[in-house]
Amino acid sequence: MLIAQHIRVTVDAVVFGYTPKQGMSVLLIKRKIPPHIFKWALPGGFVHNDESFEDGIKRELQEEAGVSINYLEQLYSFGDVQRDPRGRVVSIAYWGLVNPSNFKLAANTDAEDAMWCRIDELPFLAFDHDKIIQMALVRLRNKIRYEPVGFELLDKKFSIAELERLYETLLGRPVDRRNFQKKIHSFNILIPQNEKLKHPQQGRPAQLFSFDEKRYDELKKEGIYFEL
Amino acid sequence: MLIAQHIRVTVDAVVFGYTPKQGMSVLLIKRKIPPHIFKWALPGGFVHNDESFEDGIKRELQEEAGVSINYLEQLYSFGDVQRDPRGRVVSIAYWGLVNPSNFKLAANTDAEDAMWCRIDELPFLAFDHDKIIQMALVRLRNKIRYEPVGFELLDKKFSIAELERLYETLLGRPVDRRNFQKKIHSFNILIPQNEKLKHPQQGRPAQLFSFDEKRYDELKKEGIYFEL
DNA sequence: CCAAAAGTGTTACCAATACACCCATGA
DNA sequence: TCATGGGTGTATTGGTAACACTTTTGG
Repeated sequence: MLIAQHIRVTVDAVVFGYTPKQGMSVLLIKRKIPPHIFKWALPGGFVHNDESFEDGIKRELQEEAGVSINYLEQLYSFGDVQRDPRGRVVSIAYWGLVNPSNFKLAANTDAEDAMWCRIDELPFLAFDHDKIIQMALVRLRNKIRYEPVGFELLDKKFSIAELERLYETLLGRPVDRRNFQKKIHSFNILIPQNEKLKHPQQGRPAQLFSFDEKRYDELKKEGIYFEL
Repeated sequence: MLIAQHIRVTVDAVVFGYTPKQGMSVLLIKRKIPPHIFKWALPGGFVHNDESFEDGIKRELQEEAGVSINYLEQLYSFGDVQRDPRGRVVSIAYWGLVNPSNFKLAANTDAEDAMWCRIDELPFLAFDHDKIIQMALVRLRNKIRYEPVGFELLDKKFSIAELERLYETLLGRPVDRRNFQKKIHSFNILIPQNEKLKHPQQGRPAQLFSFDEKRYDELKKEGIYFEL
């Protein structure tokens, strides 16, 4: 390898958020600098020389949207020769989950704006970021079949119906209420809270639960079989 | 991002091969240049400025071992700040499968030597290549549960027992012969050849099959459920 | 005819599915 | 007391898992 290599490395993050009203959303930022100035894009940027990928992502999420995240997973690396007009730029993409209600979005130094955007209403995006989001969605939808999902997305206390609606959103189809409850309970992952859902719009107030975090992490490792 | 970025990008490949006598092996090359000179390592190297990751891998496999491969899949990107003594070097790792009997290994320009090494007899490896191989093994072992495996690893014509032994090797445990046959046949993936295994060491000669490639690719897409 | 590996069918069990009625609350 | 959503049990079914004998060949 005698010829100098001119390749730059960015990290980009697909951060999914879920709220009962909004459904599944992705965190987007509006670019403030060329290329693709003023277009919506994934949060991310060039990784520093002495910084790990994950640290780079966390820094960018903080700088560009005021979001902090502790669960991040590598998604894929995108290296098409022409994917960036500035020259050869490789993107190491990560994905993660957060509960949007834990943050007040704040576009800071590097971004013009930041928003949660429903995954079925994505705008035209910069670079190949649309492709990256689609891949992350596939990954997430596969993931819920063998790992528990919900802890990162829901409030501390939630009803089984809320968890079920999250799964229905992700699976894109209805699930049987009774079978869902049986399944979830069979994992011993929920701790009942001595508390009921306040002010239901109508009907009987739901029992609230929290995740047994120890058990949740166990199940992440040992895997679940979730098929309804 | 005002400070110049000094990060270089390599591609590395974990190429698995399988033979009935040797079992699962990984393709390794002996390094000819520092760092880690004369240590065993994964085939790979710096990606060229105008070359895709896959093309880079294929070029390096050809240069370093005389192996060509058509099935390659991205594994993970390794970016620890200290993983390479030359400075910050990111490795985009791929993995793939080949039938070793299709190639005569030939260390060419960039490597001192090349070999197939049983996965349970790995030598001390350069960089973090041991970690990369372990991750590839996990991926491969997970993969066989939801995609068919074998076409890339076995000879054109093979017996069901050979395919079964491949699965037993990958799963690391014995599999019931009858249930395995039922399962495999239920996928309609095998085409019987009007030919029996010649010169069996002992016992009744086995019926030979080939893969129905069209069906094989279909199953790769639609997925299988393989759990025995 | 003996040894070795290939080929084949049935039963038991568990887990996923489908399905309907009662309960608690607010208005 | 009515409307709304929450909570629960059972019967059926389909697929996985366990299991043993017969067949074909070479020596």
